[in-house]
Amino acid sequence: MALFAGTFENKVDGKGRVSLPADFRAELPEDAGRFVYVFPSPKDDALEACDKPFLERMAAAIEEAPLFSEEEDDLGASIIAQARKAQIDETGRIVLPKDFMEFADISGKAVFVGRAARFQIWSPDRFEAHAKKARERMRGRTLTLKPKGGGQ
Amino acid sequence: MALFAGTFENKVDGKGRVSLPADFRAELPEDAGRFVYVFPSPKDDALEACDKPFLERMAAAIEEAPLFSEEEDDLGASIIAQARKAQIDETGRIVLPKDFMEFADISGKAVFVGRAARFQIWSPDRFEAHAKKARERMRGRTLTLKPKGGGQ
DNA sequence: TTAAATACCATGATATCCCATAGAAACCCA
DNA sequence: TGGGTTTCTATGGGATATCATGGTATTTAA
Repeated sequence: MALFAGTFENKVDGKGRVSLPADFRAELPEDAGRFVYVFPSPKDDALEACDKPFLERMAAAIEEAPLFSEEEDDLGASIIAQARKAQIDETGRIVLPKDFMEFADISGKAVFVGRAARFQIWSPDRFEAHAKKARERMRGRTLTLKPKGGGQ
Repeated sequence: MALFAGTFENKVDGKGRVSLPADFRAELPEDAGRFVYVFPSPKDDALEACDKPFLERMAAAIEEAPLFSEEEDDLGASIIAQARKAQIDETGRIVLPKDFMEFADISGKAVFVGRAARFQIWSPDRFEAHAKKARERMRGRTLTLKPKGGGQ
Protein backbone atom coordinates (compact mmCIF):
# COMPACT_ATOMS: atom_id res chain seq x y z
CA MET A 1 0.00 0.00 0.00
CA ALA A 2 1.14 3.50 -0.73
CA LEU A 3 2.63 5.28 2.25
CA PHE A 4 2.85 9.01 1.82
CA ALA A 5 5.17 10.70 4.30
CA GLY A 6 6.72 14.11 4.59
CA THR A 7 5.78 17.69 3.76
CA PHE A 8 6.80 19.48 0.59
CA GLU A 9 6.08 22.90 -0.89
CA ASN A 10 5.92 23.27 -4.67
CA LYS A 11 5.05 26.00 -7.10
CA VAL A 12 1.74 26.18 -8.89
CA ASP A 13 2.00 27.89 -12.28
CA GLY A 14 -0.56 29.89 -14.19
CA LYS A 15 -2.07 26.77 -15.69
CA GLY A 16 -2.62 25.21 -12.31
CA ARG A 17 0.20 22.78 -12.87
CA VAL A 18 2.15 21.57 -9.86
CA SER A 19 4.81 18.90 -9.43
CA LEU A 20 3.86 15.97 -7.27
CA PRO A 21 6.76 15.48 -4.84
CA ALA A 22 9.05 12.75 -6.13
CA ASP A 23 8.66 10.81 -2.88
CA PHE A 24 4.91 10.67 -3.45
CA ARG A 25 5.25 9.64 -7.06
CA ALA A 26 7.54 6.83 -5.99
CA GLU A 27 4.67 5.39 -3.94
CA LEU A 28 2.43 5.03 -6.96
CA PRO A 29 2.59 1.90 -9.11
CA GLU A 30 4.81 2.25 -12.15
CA ASP A 31 2.62 0.57 -14.67
CA ALA A 32 -0.98 1.71 -14.27
CA GLY A 33 -1.83 4.91 -16.08
CA ARG A 34 -0.49 7.22 -13.43
CA PHE A 35 -3.07 9.34 -11.70
CA VAL A 36 -4.42 10.23 -8.30
CA TYR A 37 -7.88 11.11 -7.06
CA VAL A 38 -8.32 14.59 -5.64
CA PHE A 39 -11.22 15.81 -3.54
CA PRO A 40 -12.00 18.62 -1.09
CA SER A 41 -11.30 17.62 2.49
CA PRO A 42 -14.51 17.03 4.44
CA LYS A 43 -12.87 18.54 7.50
CA ASP A 44 -10.12 20.97 6.54
CA ASP A 45 -9.97 23.84 4.10
CA ALA A 46 -7.62 21.82 1.96
CA LEU A 47 -7.62 19.17 -0.71
CA GLU A 48 -7.14 15.49 -0.17
CA ALA A 49 -5.64 13.07 -2.63
CA CYS A 50 -5.17 9.35 -2.77
CA ASP A 51 -4.55 6.47 -5.12
CA LYS A 52 -7.17 4.17 -6.54
CA PRO A 53 -6.91 1.40 -3.93
CA PHE A 54 -7.65 3.89 -1.17
CA LEU A 55 -10.72 5.25 -2.90
CA GLU A 56 -11.87 1.70 -3.48
CA ARG A 57 -11.49 1.04 0.22
CA MET A 58 -13.75 3.96 0.98
CA ALA A 59 -16.21 2.80 -1.61
CA ALA A 60 -16.24 -0.64 -0.04
CA ALA A 61 -16.95 0.91 3.34
CA ILE A 62 -19.97 2.64 1.91
CA GLU A 63 -21.29 -0.60 0.48
CA GLU A 64 -21.39 -2.03 3.96
CA ALA A 65 -23.86 0.64 4.88
CA PRO A 66 -25.43 -1.14 7.86
CA LEU A 67 -22.11 -1.05 9.66
CA PHE A 68 -21.84 2.65 9.37
CA SER A 69 -23.84 5.56 10.55
CA GLU A 70 -25.84 7.65 8.15
CA GLU A 71 -23.31 10.35 8.72
CA GLU A 72 -20.42 8.23 7.58
CA ASP A 73 -22.40 7.08 4.62
CA ASP A 74 -23.05 10.64 3.55
CA LEU A 75 -19.43 11.50 4.09
CA GLY A 76 -18.25 8.68 1.88
CA ALA A 77 -20.79 9.43 -0.78
CA SER A 78 -19.86 13.07 -0.95
CA ILE A 79 -16.19 12.21 -1.22
CA ILE A 80 -16.75 9.82 -4.07
CA ALA A 81 -19.04 12.26 -5.81
CA GLN A 82 -16.53 15.07 -5.61
CA ALA A 83 -13.37 13.15 -6.29
CA ARG A 84 -11.69 13.96 -9.58
CA LYS A 85 -9.08 11.97 -11.40
CA ALA A 86 -5.84 13.91 -11.86
CA GLN A 87 -3.49 12.58 -14.51
CA ILE A 88 0.23 12.69 -13.76
CA ASP A 89 2.12 13.91 -16.82
CA GLU A 90 5.56 12.93 -18.09
CA THR A 91 7.30 15.47 -15.89
CA GLY A 92 5.46 14.37 -12.77
CA ARG A 93 2.92 17.17 -12.56
CA ILE A 94 -0.81 17.24 -12.06
CA VAL A 95 -3.25 20.03 -12.84
CA LEU A 96 -5.38 21.32 -10.00
CA PRO A 97 -8.93 22.14 -11.11
CA LYS A 98 -9.74 25.81 -10.69
CA ASP A 99 -12.67 25.29 -8.36
CA PHE A 100 -10.52 23.10 -6.14
CA MET A 101 -7.85 25.77 -6.01
CA GLU A 102 -10.46 28.27 -4.96
CA PHE A 103 -11.82 25.95 -2.32
CA ALA A 104 -8.39 25.49 -0.78
CA ASP A 105 -7.27 29.06 -1.46
CA ILE A 106 -4.28 27.83 -3.43
CA SER A 107 -2.38 30.05 -5.82
CA GLY A 108 1.31 30.36 -6.47
CA LYS A 109 2.35 27.67 -4.05
CA ALA A 110 0.95 24.47 -2.62
CA VAL A 111 2.01 22.35 0.33
CA PHE A 112 1.83 18.58 0.03
CA VAL A 113 1.35 16.79 3.33
CA GLY A 114 1.77 13.03 3.59
CA ARG A 115 -0.89 11.32 5.68
CA ALA A 116 -0.03 7.66 5.31
CA ALA A 117 -2.47 6.19 2.78
CA ARG A 118 -3.44 9.60 1.43
CA PHE A 119 -2.03 13.09 1.29
CA GLN A 120 -3.29 16.65 1.55
CA ILE A 121 -2.71 19.71 -0.56
CA TRP A 122 -2.79 23.02 1.33
CA SER A 123 -2.37 26.68 0.78
CA PRO A 124 0.93 27.47 2.55
CA ASP A 125 -0.65 30.10 4.81
CA ARG A 126 -3.54 27.94 5.87
CA PHE A 127 -1.29 25.00 6.46
CA GLU A 128 0.99 27.02 8.66
CA ALA A 129 -1.91 28.08 10.86
CA HIS A 130 -3.38 24.61 10.93
CA ALA A 131 -0.08 22.94 11.81
CA LYS A 132 0.45 25.38 14.64
CA LYS A 133 -2.90 24.52 16.18
CA ALA A 134 -2.23 20.81 15.79
CA ARG A 135 1.09 21.17 17.56
CA GLU A 136 -0.58 22.98 20.44
CA ARG A 137 -3.14 20.25 20.84
CA MET A 138 -0.40 17.64 20.77
CA ARG A 139 1.45 19.31 23.58
CA GLY A 140 -1.12 18.33 26.17
CA ARG A 141 -1.63 14.93 24.68
CA THR A 142 0.62 12.14 25.83
CA LEU A 143 2.14 10.29 22.98
CA THR A 144 1.11 6.72 23.65
CA LEU A 145 1.39 5.18 20.27
CA LYS A 146 2.00 1.54 20.81
CA PRO A 147 2.96 -0.07 17.56
CA LYS A 148 2.41 -3.79 17.66
CA GLY A 149 5.56 -5.69 18.29
CA GLY A 150 6.52 -3.34 21.06
CA GLY A 151 7.84 0.14 20.73
CA GLN A 152 10.24 1.23 23.38
CA MET B 1 12.05 -7.08 13.63
CA ALA B 2 14.92 -4.67 13.43
CA LEU B 3 16.75 -4.25 16.72
CA PHE B 4 19.01 -1.23 16.90
CA ALA B 5 21.52 -1.26 19.76
CA GLY B 6 24.59 0.72 20.68
CA THR B 7 25.81 4.29 20.27
CA PHE B 8 27.99 5.52 17.43
CA GLU B 9 29.36 8.88 16.36
CA ASN B 10 29.90 9.59 12.66
CA LYS B 11 30.88 12.52 10.52
CA VAL B 12 28.38 14.58 8.58
CA ASP B 13 29.87 16.08 5.42
CA GLY B 14 29.02 19.26 3.59
CA LYS B 15 26.30 17.55 1.63
CA GLY B 16 24.61 16.34 4.78
CA ARG B 17 25.75 12.81 4.15
CA VAL B 18 26.44 10.53 7.08
CA SER B 19 27.27 6.84 7.31
CA LEU B 20 24.69 4.70 9.02
CA PRO B 21 26.55 2.56 11.55
CA ALA B 22 27.23 -0.84 10.06
CA ASP B 23 25.46 -2.53 12.97
CA PHE B 24 22.30 -0.58 12.16
CA ARG B 25 22.53 -1.34 8.47
CA ALA B 26 22.81 -5.02 9.27
CA GLU B 27 19.35 -4.82 10.85
CA LEU B 28 17.72 -3.68 7.66
CA PRO B 29 16.51 -6.24 5.12
CA GLU B 30 18.82 -6.70 2.16
CA ASP B 31 16.22 -6.93 -0.52
CA ALA B 32 13.78 -4.08 -0.02
CA GLY B 33 15.06 -0.85 -1.49
CA ARG B 34 17.16 0.15 1.48
CA PHE B 35 15.93 3.20 3.27
CA VAL B 36 14.81 4.45 6.64
CA TYR B 37 12.25 7.02 7.70
CA VAL B 38 13.56 10.00 9.64
CA PHE B 39 11.45 12.42 11.67
CA PRO B 40 11.90 14.99 14.42
CA SER B 41 11.41 13.46 17.83
CA PRO B 42 8.13 14.57 19.42
CA LYS B 43 9.87 14.43 22.79
CA ASP B 44 13.57 15.18 22.42
CA ASP B 45 15.56 17.75 20.49
CA ALA B 46 16.82 15.04 18.21
CA LEU B 47 15.82 13.03 15.18
CA GLU B 48 14.22 9.64 15.21
CA ALA B 49 14.56 6.99 12.55
CA CYS B 50 12.95 3.67 11.89
CA ASP B 51 12.34 1.19 9.12
CA LYS B 52 9.22 0.96 7.01
CA PRO B 53 7.44 -1.76 9.00
CA PHE B 54 7.71 0.37 12.12
CA LEU B 55 6.29 3.45 10.43
CA GLU B 56 3.52 1.33 8.98
CA ARG B 57 2.65 0.14 12.46
CA MET B 58 2.46 3.72 13.61
CA ALA B 59 0.31 4.63 10.64
CA ALA B 60 -1.99 1.72 11.48
CA ALA B 61 -2.20 2.84 15.10
CA ILE B 62 -3.07 6.34 14.00
CA GLU B 63 -5.73 5.07 11.66
CA GLU B 64 -7.50 3.42 14.53
CA ALA B 65 -8.88 6.86 15.13
CA PRO B 66 -11.67 7.57 12.65
CA LEU B 67 -10.54 8.95 9.32
CA PHE B 68 -10.70 12.74 9.21
CA SER B 69 -11.17 12.98 12.98
CA GLU B 70 -9.24 15.57 14.92
CA GLU B 71 -7.18 13.03 16.76
CA GLU B 72 -6.21 11.24 13.61
CA ASP B 73 -5.32 14.59 12.18
CA ASP B 74 -3.07 15.65 15.04
CA LEU B 75 -1.21 12.39 15.28
CA GLY B 76 -0.82 12.07 11.55
CA ALA B 77 0.32 15.64 11.25
CA SER B 78 2.90 15.31 13.98
CA ILE B 79 4.53 12.13 12.82
CA ILE B 80 3.66 10.89 9.34
CA ALA B 81 3.63 14.37 7.88
CA GLN B 82 7.10 15.01 9.24
CA ALA B 83 8.72 11.72 8.41
CA ARG B 84 10.96 11.67 5.39
CA LYS B 85 12.27 8.75 3.44
CA ALA B 86 16.06 8.56 3.53
CA GLN B 87 17.63 6.34 0.91
CA ILE B 88 20.71 4.39 1.91
CA ASP B 89 23.34 4.59 -0.81
CA GLU B 90 25.89 2.03 -1.94
CA THR B 91 28.39 3.09 0.68
CA GLY B 92 25.86 2.92 3.49
CA ARG B 93 25.16 6.62 3.87
CA ILE B 94 21.97 8.62 4.16
CA VAL B 95 21.45 12.33 3.60
CA LEU B 96 20.01 14.36 6.44
CA PRO B 97 17.61 17.04 5.21
CA LYS B 98 18.82 20.55 6.01
CA ASP B 99 15.81 21.51 8.08
CA PHE B 100 16.18 18.35 10.15
CA MET B 101 19.82 19.16 10.81
CA GLU B 102 18.77 22.57 12.02
CA PHE B 103 16.07 21.13 14.22
CA ALA B 104 18.49 18.78 15.92
CA ASP B 105 21.40 21.23 15.80
CA ILE B 106 23.52 18.76 13.87
CA SER B 107 26.57 19.79 11.86
CA GLY B 108 29.91 18.12 11.49
CA LYS B 109 29.08 15.12 13.61
CA ALA B 110 26.07 13.07 14.56
CA VAL B 111 25.48 10.49 17.27
CA PHE B 112 23.40 7.42 16.49
CA VAL B 113 21.65 5.92 19.47
CA GLY B 114 19.96 2.54 19.26
CA ARG B 115 16.50 2.41 20.81
CA ALA B 116 15.35 -1.09 19.94
CA ALA B 117 12.92 -0.86 17.03
CA ARG B 118 14.07 2.65 16.15
CA PHE B 119 17.11 4.80 16.69
CA GLN B 120 17.85 8.43 17.38
CA ILE B 121 20.24 10.85 15.75
CA TRP B 122 21.64 13.53 18.06
CA SER B 123 23.96 16.45 17.98
CA PRO B 124 26.96 15.25 20.06
CA ASP B 125 26.69 18.15 22.50
CA ARG B 126 23.00 17.77 23.10
CA PHE B 127 23.31 14.05 23.48
CA GLU B 128 26.02 14.46 26.06
CA ALA B 129 23.82 16.77 28.12
CA HIS B 130 20.81 14.57 27.68
CA ALA B 131 22.67 11.43 28.69
CA LYS B 132 24.00 13.14 31.79
CA LYS B 133 20.53 14.11 32.92
CA ALA B 134 19.29 10.61 32.26
CA ARG B 135 22.05 9.17 34.42
CA GLU B 136 21.12 11.51 37.23
CA ARG B 137 17.50 10.49 37.08
CA MET B 138 18.50 6.86 37.18
CA ARG B 139 20.40 7.35 40.40
CA GLY B 140 18.31 6.41 43.38
CA ARG B 141 15.66 4.84 41.26
CA THR B 142 14.98 1.16 41.60
CA LEU B 143 15.36 -0.62 38.36
CA THR B 144 12.28 -2.64 37.54
CA LEU B 145 12.41 -3.90 34.05
CA LYS B 146 10.49 -6.97 33.08
CA PRO B 147 11.43 -8.56 29.83
CA LYS B 148 8.32 -9.78 28.09
CA GLY B 149 7.91 -13.44 27.32
CA GLY B 150 9.47 -14.32 30.64
CA GLY B 151 11.08 -17.63 31.47
CA GLN B 152 14.15 -18.82 29.68
C1' DT C 1 -11.67 29.56 -35.07
C1' DT C 2 -10.54 30.74 -30.56
C1' DA C 3 -9.96 29.39 -25.93
C1' DA C 4 -8.62 25.92 -23.16
C1' DA C 5 -6.49 21.87 -22.15
C1' DT C 6 -2.83 18.77 -23.06
C1' DA C 7 1.50 17.07 -24.75
C1' DC C 8 6.24 18.21 -25.80
C1' DC C 9 11.05 20.36 -25.10
C1' DA C 10 14.52 23.23 -22.27
C1' DT C 11 17.18 24.34 -18.11
C1' DG C 12 19.33 25.21 -13.64
C1' DA C 13 19.66 23.38 -9.29
C1' DT C 14 19.99 19.63 -6.52
C1' DA C 15 20.52 15.07 -5.24
C1' DT C 16 22.35 10.63 -6.35
C1' DC C 17 25.56 7.55 -8.08
C1' DC C 18 30.22 6.01 -8.68
C1' DC C 19 35.06 5.70 -7.89
C1' DA C 20 39.03 6.31 -4.70
C1' DT C 21 41.45 5.87 -0.19
C1' DA C 22 42.84 5.33 4.53
C1' DG C 23 42.22 2.93 8.50
C1' DA C 24 40.18 -0.73 11.35
C1' DA C 25 38.75 -5.11 11.89
C1' DA C 26 38.54 -9.90 10.55
C1' DC C 27 40.76 -13.68 8.66
C1' DC C 28 44.07 -17.25 7.93
C1' DC C 29 47.63 -20.26 7.89
C1' DA C 30 51.83 -21.86 9.07
C1' DT D 1 50.07 -16.96 18.15
C1' DG D 2 52.08 -13.62 15.37
C1' DG D 3 52.50 -11.57 11.13
C1' DG D 4 50.79 -10.80 6.84
C1' DT D 5 46.78 -10.37 3.94
C1' DT D 6 42.23 -9.48 2.81
C1' DT D 7 37.75 -7.32 3.72
C1' DC D 8 34.84 -3.89 5.28
C1' DT D 9 33.84 0.63 7.15
C1' DA D 10 33.88 5.39 7.00
C1' DT D 11 34.87 9.26 4.36
C1' DG D 12 36.07 12.52 0.34
C1' DG D 13 35.30 14.30 -4.23
C1' DG D 14 33.80 14.44 -8.94
C1' DA D 15 30.54 12.80 -12.59
C1' DT D 16 25.83 11.96 -13.65
C1' DA D 17 20.90 11.64 -13.33
C1' DT D 18 16.69 13.46 -11.50
C1' DC D 19 13.64 17.07 -9.95
C1' DA D 20 11.11 21.06 -10.21
C1' DT D 21 9.85 24.50 -13.21
C1' DG D 22 9.27 27.49 -17.29
C1' DG D 23 8.12 27.85 -21.93
C1' DT D 24 6.32 26.44 -26.57
C1' DA D 25 3.77 23.63 -29.71
C1' DT D 26 -0.19 20.87 -30.68
C1' DT D 27 -4.51 18.99 -29.96
C1' DT D 28 -9.31 19.20 -28.33
C1' DA D 29 -13.55 21.25 -27.65
C1' DA D 30 -17.07 24.65 -27.76
